Amino acid sequence: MKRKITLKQIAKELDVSISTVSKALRNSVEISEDTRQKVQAFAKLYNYRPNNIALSLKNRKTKTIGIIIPEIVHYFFSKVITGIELVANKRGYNVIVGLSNESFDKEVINMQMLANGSIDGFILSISKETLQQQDYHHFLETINQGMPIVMFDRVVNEIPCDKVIVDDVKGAKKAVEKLVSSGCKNIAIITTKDYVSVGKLRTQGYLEALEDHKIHPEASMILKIEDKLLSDDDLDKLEAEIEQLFKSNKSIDGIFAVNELYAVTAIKVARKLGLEIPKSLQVVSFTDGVLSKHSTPSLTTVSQHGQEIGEKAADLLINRLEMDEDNEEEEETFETVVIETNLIERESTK
Amino acid sequence: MKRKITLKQIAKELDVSISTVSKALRNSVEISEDTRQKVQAFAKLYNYRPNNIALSLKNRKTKTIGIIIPEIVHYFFSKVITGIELVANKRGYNVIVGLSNESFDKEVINMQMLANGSIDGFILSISKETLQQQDYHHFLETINQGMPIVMFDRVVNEIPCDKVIVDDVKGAKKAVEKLVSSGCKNIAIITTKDYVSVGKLRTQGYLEALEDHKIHPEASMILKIEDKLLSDDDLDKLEAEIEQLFKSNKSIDGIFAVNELYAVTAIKVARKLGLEIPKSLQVVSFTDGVLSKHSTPSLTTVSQHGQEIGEKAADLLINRLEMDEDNEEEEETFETVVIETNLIERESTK
DNA sequence: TTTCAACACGAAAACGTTTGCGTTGCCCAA
DNA sequence: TTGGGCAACGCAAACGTTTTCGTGTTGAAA
Repeated sequence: MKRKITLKQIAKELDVSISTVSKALRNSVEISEDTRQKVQAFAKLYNYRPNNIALSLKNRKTKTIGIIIPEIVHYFFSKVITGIELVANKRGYNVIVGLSNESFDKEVINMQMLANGSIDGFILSISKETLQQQDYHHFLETINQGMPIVMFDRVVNEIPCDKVIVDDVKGAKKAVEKLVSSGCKNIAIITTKDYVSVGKLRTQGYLEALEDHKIHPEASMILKIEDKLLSDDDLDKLEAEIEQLFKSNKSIDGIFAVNELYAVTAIKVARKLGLEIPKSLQVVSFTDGVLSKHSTPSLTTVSQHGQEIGEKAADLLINRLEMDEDNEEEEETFETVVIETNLIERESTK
Repeated sequence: MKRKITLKQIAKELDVSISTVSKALRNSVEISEDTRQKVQAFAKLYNYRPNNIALSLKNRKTKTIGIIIPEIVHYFFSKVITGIELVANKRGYNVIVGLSNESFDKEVINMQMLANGSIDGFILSISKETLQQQDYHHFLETINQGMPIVMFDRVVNEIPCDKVIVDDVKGAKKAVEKLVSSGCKNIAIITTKDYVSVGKLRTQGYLEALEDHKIHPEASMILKIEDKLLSDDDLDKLEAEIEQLFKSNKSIDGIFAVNELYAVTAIKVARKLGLEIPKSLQVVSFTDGVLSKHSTPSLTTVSQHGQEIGEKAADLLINRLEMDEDNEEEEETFETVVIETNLIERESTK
């Protein structure tokens, strides 16, 4: 077991100075052809690679991006990571992942762990708890210390940073309009409580779409789920709430669900109640994940293009990191990129 | 925008030496009560945190674990990451993720990027391409340089490292036995080509289970899918192959699929052919993911306990890292932990 | 022979820590 | 007054790089 070889060791072996070795490896003109070749041969033989940590310390940048997301076992988030990793790697960056697990404290802790020099910037999506408490001091502090942040999906406007979002309102409108144009007269929505920003926006899109078609929204057709307790165990509770929705609104012929799980669960309940999909009930969901594609019937969904979001976020962050090098303190102007959603029609609608 | 404060700056402000500041912050007895308090107050005021990179360089360890997995958009792998992250964080480690995307080259590149000082050890699952080429030199080199590796799920025996696996053979046997005991007489298997180690093992379990019940396996009942091309686009191809399986074996009344996707696809095809689940066809799959739980009918599956695998892998790695500190070169003995699978019965079986 | 440029290389600082050890200054005992 | 001892602090090395600025040697021109 030989430890990784260093410049110092090469220097000693070849009886030259450390600086000579370093220069030889970087093909400096200061070094004679002779020694350059000797050093390079030796380095290759021993498989020398510069120590990343030492470089990070010297250059005061780590070429590493920190990602903080609420949860990784989630099609959308893992797609985003895929996108981030793709462009990060392409541009010479690594990716270090922290999970907030939807908890405010873990989000703060994780950011502190990474902000102490381990990374150059953050890409993150805010945890539900943080959104609920509306305490954003950790983001502001991080930014104040000169570390850029790019937020995606779950964002808040008051933070000065680049953002990548989908147009949730518009996406929801597309979904509802699809239901309307397919003949639905009584469209219900299954959504989250309003503190989840994307849930709120999708609800808004639902309302706007109805208004556009002169349909009066009924409070009883809007089911807001408290998703704090929504682990797999609480599935029964979810089913019960949805069943209640159907039972108190017998005329429902269309469902817009703000995520896949709500959609498949609604379908399950509807079937139990004797409804046929898409004949007597049509369903559209948000988030084009594995369930939408592979469940039966497959779901018509609004695709968020998670990977694209990740790619864009990474590009924004790296651009900012590498811009800082040249014109420090040029202008602080932040961008909000909106990724277009599109509707993927499958079997759950006519 | 104030940059992160350093010991040097504190020292200058308070007109003491750097070492005094450092010692004061670490509550050294060498420092008087007076200055200690002064320094600590100042540090708290300016929110001082030691620079991680500098610490890493000094201590020659980064407290960071590198994860290399073939793909992150995959229920099992993201569960494993969740587990790793959980215990890593608990034990003061960070987690840096590289995706091989099932490619040999990306696996090698990624490992090289991380092995240059960025991390203390690896947790990884081998890419399919690597398994196919059987070229493991990059693993051996990494280990030779003193960097420990823990492999999980997709492992190869010839690498000297700790491993965490599920007993694929046994799990598969459980699955097939369930089908047998539920009355299936003609059980087919949908699996992968043999170079995917877990596919091979599960096939073996299938064969053993049949043998145990004196059932002669028929070659025509074993469908081996070439999954190299299995992106979402190739779904049609998969369906066609499965349809062929059913058509040439009309008597099939049980299916064991080595993953969820094969299972739900089989169900889809079967339904199209007029089979009822679980009345005329029962299905068991491997990997207890989101599809198994939420598709209709829900799937009876063999659960792999991905999170547990991740937790165990992280514990093994960190144990080894922290053992090295004390008794360097004690003994090189590696462990292979087998995580028990269990069968989760749902609607796709009687 | 002297001078000077070109060439090839080395010394040292810097990035931010921690820590062993040396160095003050002071007090008290002899 | 002197010496010892202790409390409180600073120096410097080390981790592995890169880079700026010397510095010594050579050869050729004057």
